[in-house]
Amino acid sequence: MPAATNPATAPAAPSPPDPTALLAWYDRHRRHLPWRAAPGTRQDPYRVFLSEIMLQQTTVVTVRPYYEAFLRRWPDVTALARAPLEEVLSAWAGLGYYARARNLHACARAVTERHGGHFPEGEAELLALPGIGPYTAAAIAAIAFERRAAPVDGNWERVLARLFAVEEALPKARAQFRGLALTLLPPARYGDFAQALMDLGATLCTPRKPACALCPWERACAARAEDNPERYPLKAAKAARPTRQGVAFLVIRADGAVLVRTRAARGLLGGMSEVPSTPWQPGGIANPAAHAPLAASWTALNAPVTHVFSHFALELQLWRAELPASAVAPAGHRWVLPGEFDAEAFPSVMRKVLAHAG
DNA sequence: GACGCGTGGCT
DNA sequence: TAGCCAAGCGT
Repeated sequence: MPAATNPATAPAAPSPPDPTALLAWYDRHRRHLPWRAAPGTRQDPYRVFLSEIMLQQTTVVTVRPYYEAFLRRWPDVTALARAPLEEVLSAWAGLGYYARARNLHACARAVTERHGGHFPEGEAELLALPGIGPYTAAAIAAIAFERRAAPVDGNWERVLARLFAVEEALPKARAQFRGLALTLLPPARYGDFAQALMDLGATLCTPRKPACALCPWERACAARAEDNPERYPLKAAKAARPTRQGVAFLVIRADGAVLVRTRAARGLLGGMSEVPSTPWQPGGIANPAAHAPLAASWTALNAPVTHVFSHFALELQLWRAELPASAVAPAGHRWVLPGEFDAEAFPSVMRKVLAHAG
């Protein structure tokens, strides 16, 4: 593009990004997080593992109390491996993406049984463990073991897309990002570099209104040269989110106990506790009473519970019935007293339903 | 490669 | 407000 070479009109040609400059920025602005080791030291691989699983698609603020609670209750991988799955799901309740909790538990057992309670150090061995994908394998290898690895997460993708003005849209662009990331790695300090890039994305190179003037890579950034960093990363259009409807049956015993069951082990909210309900489907169910857990005199509450999942919105009507203290739970169901709710694995949508139990 | 899989905060 | 966004993985 000869026309763009005119120094009077062309943006300054970006210089290559310097990994050392980013590490120097990290040394000055490093955030203190509960799962982060003191400077110059390595973190316990179990803590890296636990935090990385929790942080998948989840914000630091949300994760923090869960991380602290898990670490207090299960201080090492063998302790977590010994725990019943139901306890892990109960502790995870509210954090979302419950397959993570099932896989976290399966992974702890695999590390205990197959690796003698020690996490393997290589990406390939980590990748073979349940719940550990390409990102998490690289993150543990780099952060816990100082292996040369590029944990390309959403932060890295945004930074890379801007640095190199990547014109391909996510998710197809992922293949490119991997290659670009490897070219950026410093000769050492792989753990710090991984976290530095995440911090850069989280604090300066943010999705909206990035603070380019403070960025150590400002002069290397193609999107900055275009004066349009927010354009990147390009993203494919997302599908619309449909609505599903259903009826939840709030069955209250005279002593306040609520009728509860456990969901199927896999799939949506797999293994979690719930109030019985009709199936959830677009348009709702023609004859909800046919799906009731027992015969009762129902009162329809006038305030539906609404909840938004990752791929659909839910609108639940509530049918309530009160039963005598002698009432027997139908097969596959159990009574749970309000004082026992915290020990149950109720996802957020069920917390909303149970708020109408009182 | 596309889709299924939660939740809460922010604009 | 409705949509966007946050340290992805399994199938």
